[in-house]
Amino acid sequence: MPTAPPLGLRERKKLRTRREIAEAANHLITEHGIEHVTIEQIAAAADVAPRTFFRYFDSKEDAFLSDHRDKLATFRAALLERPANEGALTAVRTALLGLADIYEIDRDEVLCKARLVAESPGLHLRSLELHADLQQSIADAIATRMHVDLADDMRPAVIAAAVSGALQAALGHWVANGAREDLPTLVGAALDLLDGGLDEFGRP
Amino acid sequence: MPTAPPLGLRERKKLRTRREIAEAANHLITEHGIEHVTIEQIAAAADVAPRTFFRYFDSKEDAFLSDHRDKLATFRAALLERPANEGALTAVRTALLGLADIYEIDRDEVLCKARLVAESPGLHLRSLELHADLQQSIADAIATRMHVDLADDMRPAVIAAAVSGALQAALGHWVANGAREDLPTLVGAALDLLDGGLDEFGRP
DNA sequence: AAGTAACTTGGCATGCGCTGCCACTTTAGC
DNA sequence: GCTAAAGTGGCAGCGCATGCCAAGTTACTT
Repeated sequence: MPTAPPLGLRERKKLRTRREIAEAANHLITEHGIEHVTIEQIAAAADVAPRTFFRYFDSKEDAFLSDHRDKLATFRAALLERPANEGALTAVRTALLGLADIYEIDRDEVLCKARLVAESPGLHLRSLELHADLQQSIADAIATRMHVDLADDMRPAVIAAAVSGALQAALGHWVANGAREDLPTLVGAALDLLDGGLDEFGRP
Repeated sequence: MPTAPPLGLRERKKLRTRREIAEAANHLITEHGIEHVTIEQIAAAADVAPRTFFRYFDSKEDAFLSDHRDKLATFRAALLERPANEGALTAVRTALLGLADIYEIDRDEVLCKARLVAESPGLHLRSLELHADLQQSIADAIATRMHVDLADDMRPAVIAAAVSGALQAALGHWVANGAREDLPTLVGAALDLLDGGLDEFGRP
């Protein structure tokens, strides 16, 4: 694994500024709703110029969802670090359960953000984009482990869509029910549903 | 089924205007790329005021993808009209193959638009939204046919995610290979992959 | 057939999102 | 310390998107 690089003052300042902007966005948007918060306000709360905001984030949606993006980056790293001899589905399943753990840890924050995402079309769109990125990561990993090319063989893409969709569905169900159930258990159940095949459903 | 209502002059004019705006958007965006086309230009080409554009579409992306939205509306209608005694998966599969037929009919146009969507972040986002709508329609249909509630039982959502993901993957593969293969066949193969279960994949 | 109500359209004004550009300050490496 | 590189802030500008109101058009009623 890559050893931690010694961050200079510059890098630490940048990370700090980024975090302050993201936190300002979180607070303001959580309290007032995203359409009632301007980038100017977020920048003022983070004590930077509006122009600086755009050096760190493309939009206020990006800033608000940066936590989520970080979680998915962690997932991606975990997936890449699974043992090479592990089967594709096993690796993905393990990494997805790890992601579910992360969501469970930040339970309240995830729940709160999910409600705001559901109410805002713009946030919903960005959220879909993050999910598509996740799906792409999974497809890449599966193709690598199956020793096939994504361009030639569509099976990895199909499996990735199904698996990431299962996560999405489990997450949606978890959020809709106020996060009362155990998320990793839900995700595991959703994945089991796929593993067993869908043939049993839908016959009259 | 609902009988066709007799459209008055007003309604016909509105449909015509909508079509003209969409066609103007198609031509201009196809030729120059979406980021080099302004709404003002689209409105001028359609011979309406810029203000009027926004009475028909929320954005130029919406106008450009209105064909696609119509196709998905057709799919939704076809899915709802499947026989009530048909199994959930069978109904969805049949409707999806019908959608694949529609794509195949407009092969060149679909292919051209898909390339533009892949190149434009904004278009990609809107396209993801359309896919999410499709997935929701499928989840509703499956829940109805399984006689369960989406809020209580997450299985319909999981299955819908997998199935619509299969379509998406097949479509992506079809486009990536220049639409040389038969799309309904591809979609069928992707669905078969899910029906059989994923257990066979991923073991080392 | 005339009049009225409802609807569509166009133009105006406005606010916000986002980007390019340049000058100023701060950090890094020699 | 000196120079090069990088981060920051302010400015100007374009395009998107919406509210509002006046003018023109269609639909319905008597």
